[in-house]
Amino acid sequence: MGQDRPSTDAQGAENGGSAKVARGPGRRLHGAIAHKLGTAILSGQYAPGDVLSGEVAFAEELDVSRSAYREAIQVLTAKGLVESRPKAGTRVLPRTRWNLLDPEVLGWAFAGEPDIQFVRDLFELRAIVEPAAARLAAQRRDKNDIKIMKDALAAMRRHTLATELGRAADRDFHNAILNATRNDAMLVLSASIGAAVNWTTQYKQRARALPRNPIPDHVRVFDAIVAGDAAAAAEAMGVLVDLALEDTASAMGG
Amino acid sequence: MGQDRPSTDAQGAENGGSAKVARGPGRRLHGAIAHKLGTAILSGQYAPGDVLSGEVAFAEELDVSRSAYREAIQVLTAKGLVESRPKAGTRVLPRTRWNLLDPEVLGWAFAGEPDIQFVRDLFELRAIVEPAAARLAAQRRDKNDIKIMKDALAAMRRHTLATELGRAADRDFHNAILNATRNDAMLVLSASIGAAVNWTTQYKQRARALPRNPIPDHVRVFDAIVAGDAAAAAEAMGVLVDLALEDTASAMGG
DNA sequence: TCCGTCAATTACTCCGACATATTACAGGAT
DNA sequence: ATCCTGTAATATGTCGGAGTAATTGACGGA
Repeated sequence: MGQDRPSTDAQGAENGGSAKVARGPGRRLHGAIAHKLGTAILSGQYAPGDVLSGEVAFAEELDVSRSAYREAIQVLTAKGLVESRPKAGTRVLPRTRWNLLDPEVLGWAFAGEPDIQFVRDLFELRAIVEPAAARLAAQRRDKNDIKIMKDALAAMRRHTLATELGRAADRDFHNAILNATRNDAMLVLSASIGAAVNWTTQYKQRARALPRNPIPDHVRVFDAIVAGDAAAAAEAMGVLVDLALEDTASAMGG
Repeated sequence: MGQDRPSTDAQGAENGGSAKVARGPGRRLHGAIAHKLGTAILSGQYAPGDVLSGEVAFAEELDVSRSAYREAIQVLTAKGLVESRPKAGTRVLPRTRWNLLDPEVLGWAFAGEPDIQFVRDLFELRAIVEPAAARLAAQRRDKNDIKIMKDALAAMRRHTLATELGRAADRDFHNAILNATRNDAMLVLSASIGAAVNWTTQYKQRARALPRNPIPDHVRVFDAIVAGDAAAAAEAMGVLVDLALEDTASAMGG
């Protein structure tokens, strides 16, 4: 799910001023255009109310066909970033209309320098939802859920969080909790936010070693869920989110 | 924001087998196609894993150009409903990939007969998020927030919830609370869910008169927020959500 | 049995033309 | 002078077709 990273695309700079879009492997042209425009909007390069250049002009500037450009605009429109009307052109919508919880939008938001306030907002929401999810999981988990969590926890012990397998195990663990809530809406929400926030974790890790062994805190959550102790599960998960917040905050210098 | 309602579009059934899409006023053709396919997917008419007909075939069947059809598919792709690959075709993604919190997707989910379990999931999430939002609002509101809430409350008293102005005032009240949280992520999330759930409220109202005067419960929330009493605000909002759940459940016969 | 090669199918991209809707301006009536 | 109305300009929306690129599945060889 995290297939679009910054990628430091140094544009081919020989073409006379035209900023061609770079389409990575497995990414269609219109997807690349959407990525480019999406990050531009999320980074504030285009402000709400701004009107984009006309289709023909902008498509030519990007050196793509009008069809591909239009399909990209449809994507942005679907995510509430822009709105197009005949004669009026395509304008950036106010931020309140943006689907900020859309996984791709979150990816664009974190593609460049993430907005500190927005990261805080996400953590605040996470601190509300995740403990509640753990509470529900403690009430509804079955043997299969527990087995998956147990395996993920074992994998986390084997590989550290510095490795890709370790992070995958971490994701599996949290996903297992969300699955145990039996609530699709919560699953989607938490998965989106978690994935986005974990991207910042990657930045964090290159800056400094992990400040603390995360296993014991995870075990506390696991034990509480196994015991069916809803209150303890919520409390333990709250600790986990708080720790993640502290790490991220210190890594971002905020 | 609630511009696409069920609309009971009994398709023109006289044309020889070709199911033309009906494009309402102010809705582009590709938007109408996306609506049609989106509701078809959300209603289970296309199951995850199903492969749609080829572009040429499906576009011809809908009697639209491939451009319009493709732009509609891009919208569905952007919302995580489908995925297209050369040679493999366009297939419906597993439900866990759907952006169920996207306002438009929620609209499609409630266009036909809403899934009882999904409504329950949404209310469960709402019961977690809304009280927390009220708690934050009580801590962070300023005079301007209070004024807006006060005005909305007054408007709710003048007009009943049976009128459009009354419902607008209700929305304003809740939006004011969300704004007071100073959390964009929570604002977007809660607004989406609230809007979607309120659609079911419309069904409810045609079936039976409002079972209870909602004003006093709203006043309790308002007073707590004005007083800055976070705990009381959360508790009062919890009551509000519970009441809405009861009403909706009884109206849906669940 | 496994792996590389090839061909067929499908989505992807491009192009040019026309249709439609919305804005903006000009003109006239009040 | 102001407001309304009709008209023309302009940008998006839709169309149809042609050609490209990529993935898959089958075929054949190691």
